[in-house]
Amino acid sequence: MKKQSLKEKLKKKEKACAFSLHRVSRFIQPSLLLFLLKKPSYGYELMENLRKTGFHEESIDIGAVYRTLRSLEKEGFVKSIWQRKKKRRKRIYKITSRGKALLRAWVKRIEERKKALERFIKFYQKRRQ
Amino acid sequence: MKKQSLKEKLKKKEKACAFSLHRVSRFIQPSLLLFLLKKPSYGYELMENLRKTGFHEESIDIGAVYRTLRSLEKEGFVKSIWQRKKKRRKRIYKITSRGKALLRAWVKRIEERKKALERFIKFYQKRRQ
DNA sequence: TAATCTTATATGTTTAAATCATATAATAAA
DNA sequence: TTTATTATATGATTTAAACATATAAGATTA
Repeated sequence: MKKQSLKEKLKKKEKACAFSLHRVSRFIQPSLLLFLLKKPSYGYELMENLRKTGFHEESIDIGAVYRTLRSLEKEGFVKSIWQRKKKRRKRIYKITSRGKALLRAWVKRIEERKKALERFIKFYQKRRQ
Repeated sequence: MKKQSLKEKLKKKEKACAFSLHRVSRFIQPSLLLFLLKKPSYGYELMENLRKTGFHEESIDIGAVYRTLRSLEKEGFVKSIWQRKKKRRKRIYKITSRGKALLRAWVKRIEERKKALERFIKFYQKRRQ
């Protein structure tokens, strides 16, 4: 169980400083939209992509992935159909034009965020004795 | 009431896409530690610094600032004393060595995070038609 | 001088989402 | 035939962000 051991390691790290440093904080949503921009996909595959790409340093909560997909669909940012033809049934998601617009907004935000992080690091390096 | 109007604007923006894009997500804590690394300070001043530096694009919740300071103190990352000599009583906070270590951990995390955001943006620009 | 604004600290309540846990079921592998 | 993997889903708990309000003293202004 690779997932469990990683979580335990993080938990230890967290206890050492009593403050959680490992929150994902709303990064699942834009990540899913980004993968879906590339090609239609389904929950399980998307979760594996999340693991591989390293947008999240920590283990992915599969429940969060499915819930986020459903809520994105409810708001019209993605659309799903059942695929039952092949060996396994899969709920295939496609990004909509509204979803693409949302992703653009996210990218803008993420660029701003990146700049803020850069400012933070610079500030730190300047003031550090 | 400048604060209020800003919040309302953000609320509208949020409603437009039904997903909140404006969360601060644990950035108050490292920001406070960073300011305190520079010099001892107090809640109100720290909040004003947060506004000015633009680490947070959005309005600062002053309640969160005070609560974060208290919790940092509870864990030994900062230490406070009351200053009553001047016109107003202020609770002056100083960063401790444990706090400095925590900030170092935060900076590492923030650097990682920055890289993740960069990867995200690159990925977006590549796959975008 | 009374009313309002700014500085200053603090906490109560609500809402959102992250985290943890578990359920189901079919196929693949041991 | 038992276990692992693929696949989707939701219940429960915990955390923190967001919103709201309280207090009080000094500064400003009407």
